[in-house]
Amino acid sequence: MSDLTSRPDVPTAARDARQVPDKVTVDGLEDRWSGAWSEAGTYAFDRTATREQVYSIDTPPPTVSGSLHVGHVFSYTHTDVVARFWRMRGREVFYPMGWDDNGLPTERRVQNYYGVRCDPSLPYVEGFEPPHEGTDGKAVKPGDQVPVSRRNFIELCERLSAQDELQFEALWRRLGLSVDWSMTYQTIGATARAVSQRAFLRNLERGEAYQAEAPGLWDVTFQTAVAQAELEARDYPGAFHKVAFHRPDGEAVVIETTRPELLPACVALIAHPDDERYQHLFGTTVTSPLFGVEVPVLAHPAAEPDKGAGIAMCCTFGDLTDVQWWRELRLPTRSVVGRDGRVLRETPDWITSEAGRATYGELAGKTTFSAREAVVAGLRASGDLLGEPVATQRKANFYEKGDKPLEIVTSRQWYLRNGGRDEELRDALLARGGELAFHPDFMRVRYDNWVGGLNGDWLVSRQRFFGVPFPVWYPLDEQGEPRYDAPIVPDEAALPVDPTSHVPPGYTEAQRGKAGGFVADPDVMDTWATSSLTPQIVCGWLDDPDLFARTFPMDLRPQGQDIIRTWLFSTVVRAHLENGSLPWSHAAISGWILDPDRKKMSKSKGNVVTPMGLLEEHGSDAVRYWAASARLGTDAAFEVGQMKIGRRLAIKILNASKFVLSFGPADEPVSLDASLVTQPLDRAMLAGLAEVVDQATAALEAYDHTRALELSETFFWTFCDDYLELVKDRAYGAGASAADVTEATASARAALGLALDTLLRLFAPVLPFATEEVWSWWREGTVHRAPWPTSDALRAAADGTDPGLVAGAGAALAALRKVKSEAKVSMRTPLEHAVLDVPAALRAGVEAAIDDVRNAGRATGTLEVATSEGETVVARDARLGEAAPR
RNA sequence: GGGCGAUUGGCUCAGUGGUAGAGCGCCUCGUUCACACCGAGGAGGUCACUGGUUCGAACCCAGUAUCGCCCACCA
Repeated sequence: MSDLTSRPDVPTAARDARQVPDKVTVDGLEDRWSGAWSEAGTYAFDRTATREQVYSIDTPPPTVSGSLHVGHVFSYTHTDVVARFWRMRGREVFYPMGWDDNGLPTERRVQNYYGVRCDPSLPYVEGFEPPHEGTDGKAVKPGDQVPVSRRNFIELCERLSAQDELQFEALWRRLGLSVDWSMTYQTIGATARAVSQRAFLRNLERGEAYQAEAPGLWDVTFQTAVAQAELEARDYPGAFHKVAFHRPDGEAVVIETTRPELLPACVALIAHPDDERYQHLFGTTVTSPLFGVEVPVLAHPAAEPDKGAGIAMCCTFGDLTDVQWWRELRLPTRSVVGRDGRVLRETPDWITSEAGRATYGELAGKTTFSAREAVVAGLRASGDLLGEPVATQRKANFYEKGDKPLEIVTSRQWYLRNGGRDEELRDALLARGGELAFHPDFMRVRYDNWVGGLNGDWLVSRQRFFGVPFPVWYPLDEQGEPRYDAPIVPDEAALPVDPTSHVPPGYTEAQRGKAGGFVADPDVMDTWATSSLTPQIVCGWLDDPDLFARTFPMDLRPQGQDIIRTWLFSTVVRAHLENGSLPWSHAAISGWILDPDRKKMSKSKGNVVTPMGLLEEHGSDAVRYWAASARLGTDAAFEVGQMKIGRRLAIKILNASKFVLSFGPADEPVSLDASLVTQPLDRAMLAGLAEVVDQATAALEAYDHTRALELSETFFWTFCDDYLELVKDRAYGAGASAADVTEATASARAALGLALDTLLRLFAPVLPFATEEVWSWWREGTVHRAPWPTSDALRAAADGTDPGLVAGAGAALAALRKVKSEAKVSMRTPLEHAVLDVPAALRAGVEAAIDDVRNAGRATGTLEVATSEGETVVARDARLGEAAPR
């Protein structure tokens, strides 16, 4: 009866069951089947498959230091539906899972959990045990944290992540993700570090990575440089201050500024070259108030006449426009704000007047906030503050994880070319975006906007301790100064290295930090510098060329819309530079989960409803149904009601299947022999199903799982409510033994068998547990490795029958039901007489199935059929009998 | 300021040129020999607004409003 041969990935639980239980339930299916799948290796990746046979997925590695919330369940379900569909389509699905344990969140969590902090200057300690374990609800204070080497810190991170990962994996298994759990990776693991370092070294070799000392955005809290992609513009309260500079003759030139504390860092006043008000000042100099520094008045087109006074104070550096002016007008560097966000303590030499030096002395060491107050007080006293400051809400750049506005400081950093300063590369990356299939397509504009708007290369270095170190040392000259122009790199075979504990080739540890010796690059890579390489990490770019050839470029990147500019773009950059290709051909972008009040579901609220709690309460199939009923790229409401509908559907599948399998003898309850389907109604039902199969398949191929589910679901309910009701008496074949079933009965049983077989496959990607449960009652193997249905066999069985016949018969049945419903009697009440007024278009269906209609409607007497002008079937002249005694 | 998306019955959403759809909720009734985690029947919408194109517009075009998001804006 089955066309499937037994295979090793068949869950054994399935073979043992092989019978329909008396009572069916969705409860407990998760444990039963996730265990069976794991044991049988149902989702194990077969690495002998060729690239054409493989469908590879670049799964987002969830941050293990955080917790999973319903948004994760939502988007990971979308990916799993895709994975299951392609697996059934016959593709070998490469579906690994990563854990993101690299970056600031993990760093903080490890500090608090183990009571340690990373100090890369310390040596590695073998067998180190942390002083503390567990958070006890409160963090270990920074002062009580024990300093440890970077290697020890990374080991602790891996240890903590391993614990977190177990919980995450348990949740994903319960949700039914068809991941191959033998393939997991960590973003701080040795493979990921080696891949990051090797990719960096190759970028360096090709000139794609470079170092530069330049002004850049700087977070004073974390004391690290920040990349453009990590910026967030936020409203920040400020005030416009009108400040008078003075010409040599004493005439005042008034500017407006929100950063008066940068007055000592002023290098010029700048106005637009066409601004008539300031023509006479260009080429002259003015003197700053309080500090008495002479600065030129210059023209530059970036100055906007209608902003402020139309003439701006250019400081090093108040904002990115200052940097532009500084660069293009070749202005001197006069920095006064240090990396800690405080005014530099040493009085700068460009302030020469005694009064100016005294004023600066009062500012030294102050935060920018306190310095501002002091400068404003000074200006007020000197009469150079005109009027009172006017409060304003201005936008300031923040590091997305920080809470103080970013400063601009000059520092030496590593950059990776990403087209931000190179039109040719930018165009090439835009073209790559054009090759990538975004789902939904409109998400592409976020990529285009971002790449088109880049204003510099990708800053990849961070002044943090934890992360993937740059695999670079610098020789020290005779004066002990590092020679940044001559970096020493390790052999690729030695990766991953930690330059703070490993020694570069040709040196000894004793030479570390000594003149004539070497020094390690102290920085670590931006976390995106590692996660941008997830395809290379999972596909074995480092040391498994065979696997790489079978999986890369990958097929799918699923991810959130918020990280198109970071994760998606940076991955495209790396693959373009390293592999000369796109990293994947499709990008599936999931939407947000919204609160009932249409706000993005916050983490705090998300944590109130824990994912595991949801799965336990509603069942995994139900939660998956809710997720799968939202389209890619569309925000979805967190709606328990939708989960209840999913649960109902799963239960209905169990019950309807049980019913279908109850008609025939236990050893062969239904047939899959299409040649037995002879009755028009049965053929019409299969014809309709064939259309559903074609449309659902096309929808899934187009990454529209919602449409596919809707089509299958709609068909299924009609199948249950009308078709099943119409044919059940015939399918029972009352009184007929297995040996002599009538042709009509055999037809119904075969049609039901073919339909059930098809429907289970159609639902399997969304409802893996309920469908597998039913499959185990009568089929061999697992539905999840069964071939995706095709319409060919169904169409052959339908033999050209019009699928509309089902609608006609269904309408006739509904008309009879309506008579009873309006008479407020039981559906079992016999109908002794009625006339069906049938529109011409439905007449064929009614007549073809008139015996089934009669049975299903309990029409015991005469049932006449007349043609009507109406739009639907109406029953009239009904005469109801006595309800059958119970 | 630029852009993207959304606006359809109480709720959540389908519907891209041909007489408004689904599920939930609601109302009425029935039912426990597949399914009470059930079934049947029913009520309920001038498709945000204003113009335009068209024989015909929820759908196409122009604009407006509201909501969400992305980018830019720091004098």
